[in-house]
Amino acid sequence: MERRLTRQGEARKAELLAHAARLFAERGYQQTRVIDIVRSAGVAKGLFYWYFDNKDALFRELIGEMRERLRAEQTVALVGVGSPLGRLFAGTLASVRFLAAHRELYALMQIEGQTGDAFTDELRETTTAHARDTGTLIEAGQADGTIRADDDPTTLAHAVLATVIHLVYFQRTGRVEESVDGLATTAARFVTHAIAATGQDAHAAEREAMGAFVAMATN
Amino acid sequence: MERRLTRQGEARKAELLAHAARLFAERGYQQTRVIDIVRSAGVAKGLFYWYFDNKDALFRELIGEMRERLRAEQTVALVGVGSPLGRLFAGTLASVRFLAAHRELYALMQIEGQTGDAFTDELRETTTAHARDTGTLIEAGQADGTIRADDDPTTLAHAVLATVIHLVYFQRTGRVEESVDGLATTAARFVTHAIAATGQDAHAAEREAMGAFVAMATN
DNA sequence: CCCGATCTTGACCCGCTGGTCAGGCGCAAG
DNA sequence: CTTGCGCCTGACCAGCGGGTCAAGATCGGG
Repeated sequence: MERRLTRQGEARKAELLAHAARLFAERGYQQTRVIDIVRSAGVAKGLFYWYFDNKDALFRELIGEMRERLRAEQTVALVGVGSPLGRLFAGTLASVRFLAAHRELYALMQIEGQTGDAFTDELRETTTAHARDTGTLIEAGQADGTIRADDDPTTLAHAVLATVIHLVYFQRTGRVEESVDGLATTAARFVTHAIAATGQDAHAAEREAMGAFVAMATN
Repeated sequence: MERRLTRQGEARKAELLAHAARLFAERGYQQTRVIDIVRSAGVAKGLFYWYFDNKDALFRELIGEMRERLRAEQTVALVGVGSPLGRLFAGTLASVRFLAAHRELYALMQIEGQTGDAFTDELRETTTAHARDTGTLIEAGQADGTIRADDDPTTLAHAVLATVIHLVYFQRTGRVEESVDGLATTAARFVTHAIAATGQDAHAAEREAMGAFVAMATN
């Protein structure tokens, strides 16, 4: 592709991406027609193909955008938190908040696995990386005795991810009424207690993470 | 519809349902063409419409079948387990085993929410009922002090469901390698520790549920 | 053996949707 | 003023896929 775009062009392209993200979130990728996107943006159909090779290409751009944003957010959330369990608590808090705040983008991830399409792997990469990070965190916690060592760290890591992802999904689809902050706290407590060696360890992690969060907010 | 079917007819219909379930599980509902189903069964396209009004009707039949099987399995799993936390452990064990054993049917549930279609509500009903049951179980546990009372029972119930559902999804898509039994145990421990008031309560629940399971198996 | 009900076939129809294209408009540089 | 490039339009095309149908094949009971 590689097309030279003026400022107006960039704006129009971003506009199309935004409308597409919203529609995909509302009714899914397959159910959203190109004509829906352009009508929503108030332009003619042909213009879509001025900015994107095809429907798939636009989808890939959205995935990339999402991945970047998520990564950026994650790294910020962990400053000032040292212990594995504390980092897990803080990371979960941040993940829930992020996913809830960017439902349009998040809904795209949910599609993964449904389609046997080419970009399934591309979509899963975000989740895979997240699982890997959480796994090493859990191993560290098992080493220093703050995390139960009677279960496989990789499986536990996926259990943590599963809780976060699907719980936000429940909230997005209106099954859980709670506020985002409440949901984030409950989720963080849930996963921390789930893998902590003792209740005391879990509570200590919560105090540490909350302290760092307040410190950062007031900073 | 209501068509009189001979034994041969019943068999052919079941055959089509089975092929459809497998294909839906592999590539999703939207991605599966009627022609794929009939080709997979080795019959002509027109025959599909002898047994089903249309593609949607077949889908609804599959949902109903799944719901019945799941309900039956669930009720069996809880005999001989008294305490709320123990019932939660046993129920989680049974759910993971069931979902893993019936991946074809389970994959259909995953579609819920993606489609803005008519049967979204129909699909969600299974999950909703499950969440309600788990919620009352958690309330009972909070009342007798074996479950943490610092979080909303409804939200906790959804967190439990989220873990189970998405963890099996991870296994189905090859992200978790563990055996079904190992996965079930890990999942049950995970959710029990997540909501138990103390580690001791969680361990007691595991012993109770495992004891009942062994008793039933040797029975 | 005959007849009707059940079952089976594959060519056909038609609407939908991703993608194309020939052309038009406007603006900025020369 | 004109030339060219970026931007924009909407009619059109082609293939796909759900659903139909008229014509058999098969089979069991009378």
